[in-house]
Amino acid sequence: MDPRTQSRFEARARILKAMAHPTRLLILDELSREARCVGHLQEIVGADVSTVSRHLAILSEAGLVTRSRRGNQVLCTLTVPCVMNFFSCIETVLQTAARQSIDLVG
Amino acid sequence: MDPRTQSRFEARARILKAMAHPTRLLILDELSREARCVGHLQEIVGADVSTVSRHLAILSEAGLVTRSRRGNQVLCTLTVPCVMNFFSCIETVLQTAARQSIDLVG
DNA sequence: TGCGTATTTGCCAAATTAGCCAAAATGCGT
DNA sequence: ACGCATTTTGGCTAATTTGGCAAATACGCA
Repeated sequence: MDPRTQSRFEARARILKAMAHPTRLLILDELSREARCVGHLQEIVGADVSTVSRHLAILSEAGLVTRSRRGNQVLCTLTVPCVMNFFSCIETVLQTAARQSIDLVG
Repeated sequence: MDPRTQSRFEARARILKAMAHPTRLLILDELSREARCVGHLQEIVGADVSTVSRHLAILSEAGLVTRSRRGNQVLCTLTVPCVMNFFSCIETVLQTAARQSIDLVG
C-alpha cells in the first residue's frame, strides 16, 4: 500500500483511538459545553485525579484538547468542536443495530 | 454518574474503538466506495486473511459492517455510510495540530 | 462423496492500555 | 521559604489488543 495513504490512516486512527474510551468521551462532551479545569472534570468522571489527568494527556496529545495553566489550575478546552457532530452518526449506527435485532426477534 | 449516561458513552466508545485502527479505517474507506468480499479486502490490506477476517468481525460486531454469504465468499457492506463524513472533521483536527506546530516553530 | 477455494476460529507471544497509589511538580498566598 | 491546593508522573499489575500460523469450517462443483 502507498505509504502516504498508510500514514494518513494511521493519523486518523490515532485520533479515533484517543476518543474511543467512555471516560474520554464524557470529558469531550463536557468540554463541548464549556472549558473546564481538571478538578471539575474529575468530579464528573468520578475516578482518581491521576487517571483523569492521564486521559487528558491522551486527548491533548491527539490534538483534541488544549491545556493551559490558569494559576493554580489547568484549564482544558476543546480544540475542534466539530468532533461532537459525529455522534449523530454514531447514534444512527446504534439505532440501525437495534432495529436489526428487533427484526431478528420479531 | 447516571448509569444511563454511562452506558450511552460506553456504546459510543465501542463504535469508535472498532474504527480506531488503521487497517479497519482502510477497510471502511474501501467499503464506502463499494461492497467487497474478504479476499478483495485482504489484497488491499496486505495482511494475513485471518487477520483481515478478525478486523471484519470487529467491524461487524460494532454494527458498522454487514457480512453476507455470496456462495463461496462473504460480501462485506458498510451499514452506515455516514461514518466516513467524520473524516472531514478529523482532518480539521490534524490541520489544527499542524498549524499549532508551525506557530511554535515560526 | 471428495476436492479446491474462501473464510473463520483456536492458540500463542508481544505490545499496549487502564487504573490506582505514592511521590514529584507547579503555582498561589503568607 | 513554607504550607496548601492542583495537577502530573513513576511504578506496578491486570486486562485487552494485535497478528500470524495452523486447523477447522462453509460452499460450489465434479
